[in-house]
Amino acid sequence: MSSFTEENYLKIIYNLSAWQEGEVSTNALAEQTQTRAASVTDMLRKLADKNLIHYKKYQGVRLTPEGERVALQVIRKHRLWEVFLVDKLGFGWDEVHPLAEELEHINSEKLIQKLDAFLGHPSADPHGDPIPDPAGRMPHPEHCRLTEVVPGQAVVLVGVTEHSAPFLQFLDRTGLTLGCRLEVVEVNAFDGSVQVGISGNAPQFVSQAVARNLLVS
Amino acid sequence: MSSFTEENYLKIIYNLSAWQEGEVSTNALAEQTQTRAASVTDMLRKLADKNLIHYKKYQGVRLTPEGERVALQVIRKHRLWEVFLVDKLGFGWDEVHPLAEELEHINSEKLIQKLDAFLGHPSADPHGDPIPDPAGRMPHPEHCRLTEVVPGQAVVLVGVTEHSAPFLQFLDRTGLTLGCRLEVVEVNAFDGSVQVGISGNAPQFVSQAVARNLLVS
DNA sequence: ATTAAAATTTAGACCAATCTAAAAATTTAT
DNA sequence: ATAAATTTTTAGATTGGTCTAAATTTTAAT
Ligand SMILES: [Mn+2]
Ligand SMILES: [Mn+2]
Ligand SMILES: [Mn+2]
Ligand SMILES: [Mn+2]
Repeated sequence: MSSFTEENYLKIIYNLSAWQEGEVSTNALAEQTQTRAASVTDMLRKLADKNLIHYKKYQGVRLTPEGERVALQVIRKHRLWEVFLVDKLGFGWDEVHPLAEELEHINSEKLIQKLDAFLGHPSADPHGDPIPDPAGRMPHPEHCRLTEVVPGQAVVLVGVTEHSAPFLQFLDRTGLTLGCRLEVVEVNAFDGSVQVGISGNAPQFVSQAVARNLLVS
Repeated sequence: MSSFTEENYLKIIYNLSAWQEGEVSTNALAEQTQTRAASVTDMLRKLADKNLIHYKKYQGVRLTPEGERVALQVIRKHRLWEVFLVDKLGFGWDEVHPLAEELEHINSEKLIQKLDAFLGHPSADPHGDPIPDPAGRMPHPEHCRLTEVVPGQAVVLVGVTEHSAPFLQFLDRTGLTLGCRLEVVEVNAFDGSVQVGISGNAPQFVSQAVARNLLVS
């Protein structure tokens, strides 16, 4: 059995590994866990003792197959609870992450199986992130960033790579909800901003910083 | 803010107070919390420092108004989650208590308000226990034990005072589900057992030990 | 190749929640 | 009223997760 804290470390290691090649650093974990590097080192020794991570001093860390299994279960629970909060309870997609951070640590195979069925076996959470299947297999849907779309192309918004409440609230105000149709009119070579028609409306400018965090397909 | 552990102590003190007059003893708390008396004493000092309980050494303990407020919030959450698990996810009433023990510690006013609305503002949990309102007022519905019903009287099963899984599963097998009609045919003076018609079926015998834990109105 | 800077680990401490063993207070029995 | 039994509290230790400050290792710069 893994504690609340251990599960958080494993999940964070998984997520950091997904966005960079090679091992995860102690400092990166300290930042994500909101603790100090010394505390991270202590926890890494414990996780290594439990064979949940591969760890060599000063060399960074990566998950073992068992560690990855645990991480994927936690992520599965997190994302299913987010779907519940948005689809069933009517929360906004900008509000649910902190609640899911708590709910994800409730450990009951049966609970999550029944929740999954109640939600209709969703394949993605409210931010478009894929939900691992019960066996812990993570789907890898086809998509690219809005910055990579060529002018004239029409696409659908399927996900975001930034989850902060201010960013998501900005998208709400701009009409950029998941599933909306986007038609790229022009990519500004000067600042990388994108002129885009949202759901058939008159084109608007979206900064490169925003466009970079929009996943489309 | 109260920790997970503190909330459990307050809830248990509330429940023990409801079933006996006067203060709650250290040993009773040790039994309910599955810890040792020494651990209870430590925690009582902490709760007293936070003004959540009245505590005089060797004299037992009772909740302050603030302690009772916290306890009732936890109980409200516990019972709402039990309704969710049974009504929405399809759990049996014998399975939900341990899960609710975990879910009750998720602290979000908004979550519980939305959950309450989603469930249609239920007034009782799957065991017939009343759900405190958002302000923490606990309803006290009219009811009595089946052992107090006189022969010939027809009543409705509205609650149980024993929550163990074996007991609840026995009720399921016997057809004693919440809301069913009960007609008391005879109370056996010898062993206190009750002969009762369940939902219009041929009368059956129910032991006094069982009848004592059935609430009717 | 040295040196400076940055990252990481160790040493030693703290806090919450628990334990066992022993001491003190209260209750019950004689 | 005294002694015995029970309950409760104290003393001292442990575990998980965290911290600061200092030492060590790795990486980057000269
Ligand atoms: Mn999230
Ligand atoms: Mn998400
Ligand atoms: Mn319960
Ligand atoms: Mn209940």
